Amino acid sequence: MRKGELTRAAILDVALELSSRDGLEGLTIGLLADRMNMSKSGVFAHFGSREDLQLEVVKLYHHRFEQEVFFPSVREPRGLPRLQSMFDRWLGRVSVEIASGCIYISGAVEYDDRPGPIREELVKMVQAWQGALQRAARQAIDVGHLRLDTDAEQLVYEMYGLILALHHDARFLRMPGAVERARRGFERLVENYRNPDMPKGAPAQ
Amino acid sequence: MRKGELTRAAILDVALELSSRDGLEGLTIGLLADRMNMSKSGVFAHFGSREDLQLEVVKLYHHRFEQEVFFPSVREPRGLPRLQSMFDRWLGRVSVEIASGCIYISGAVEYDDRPGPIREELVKMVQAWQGALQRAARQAIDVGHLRLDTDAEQLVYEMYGLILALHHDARFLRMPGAVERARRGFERLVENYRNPDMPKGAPAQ
DNA sequence: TAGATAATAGTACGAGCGTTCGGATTTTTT
DNA sequence: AAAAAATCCGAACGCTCGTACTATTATCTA
Repeated sequence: MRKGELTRAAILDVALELSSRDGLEGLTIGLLADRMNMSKSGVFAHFGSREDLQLEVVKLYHHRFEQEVFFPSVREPRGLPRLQSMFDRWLGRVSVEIASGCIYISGAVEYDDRPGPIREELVKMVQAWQGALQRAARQAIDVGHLRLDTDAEQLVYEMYGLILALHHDARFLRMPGAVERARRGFERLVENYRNPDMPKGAPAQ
Repeated sequence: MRKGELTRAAILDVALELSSRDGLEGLTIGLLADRMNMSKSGVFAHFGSREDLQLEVVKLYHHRFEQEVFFPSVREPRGLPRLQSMFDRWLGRVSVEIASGCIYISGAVEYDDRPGPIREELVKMVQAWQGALQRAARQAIDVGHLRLDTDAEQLVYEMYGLILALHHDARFLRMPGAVERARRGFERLVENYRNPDMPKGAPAQ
């Protein structure tokens, strides 16, 4: 009961790679078996069904996203620094995913009208991430980095738009300089909502 | 040579509807034939291949987009009014497409890594739309509605992000109030780039 | 090391896909 | 109304998909 879990993890790793490129619906057991130098049934045996496999891929992606983006950011001090760290790391990850594809974004399009457990899982995870962003934004308001009348949900909405536009322009249109556009958009966003009379303490970073 | 073109148009109409919901790759001739109460081969005979059918769907969508969004806007006076009209009509269309799906957006994800004529056609059309937006933005700068140091491409980038976020939050997450978020985001955008000392003439509505 | 158990391969099935082809049927033309 | 042409259907092909079942091999346990 040891080697099985090992190959299972290896399969999931390749499955995540394939799903990133071709989408979760484009993930096929046959292709996965080829990449693994295994038989279809050999791959299949590790998961009860294709849907289970896809679910595991989604969960694996979420786990890595947390590890790379969320957890390091919550170690930053509350307020603007943390919010900026979240955006920076998020942007850093997506700019890498320009080459490989982002499952949150492609999944949102693939499953926007396809009910089932995969959609539910994806929605849950995206909502969790948006919730984390909103919490960070509200803290930035509470500690006085952002203006008191700042609409946290609106702020997160526009942050999400900047990332989606990055994915669109860079990955689909293959436009250079999209990363810089997203960064400048966020700067302007922060400048807009920034508290003009910052209270005690250092001026956010 | 008349009835053929009629049913062909009817098929394309349903094909566009199906592609909006399930994506261009989700469009299947069998399902299309069912909806048409026709045989598969009967439907197929109107197009040389499935790819041709998909291409025609893309072109039809583009045509309607031009008709509903672009052409009415260019009748507005140059500058901010025209740019605002473009965004308003665009937003109006997408808020309708929350129920049906938008081929530009889903196509961008489906074909971001799938080469071929369909991708090329999609890219061409999205670039045309972004180009039109940029021209309108530059005119708004030239006539003095927007600040001289405004980056037109950056402005269009952020406009696109607002629409993408709308599609994401409303269609995927089924969030209410996303339309209003997009509208407010655009208002903030305009307020940001607006020329503080507007020249001669009315203050751009 | 022997036995039990887990892991993989092989084969086959049924369904759905795009596509082909020949014939029936309808529409248009003469 | 007859001839020509366009339109559509039905059946079949080859392919790929997910999945089930059986057998073989590798791995772990006692």
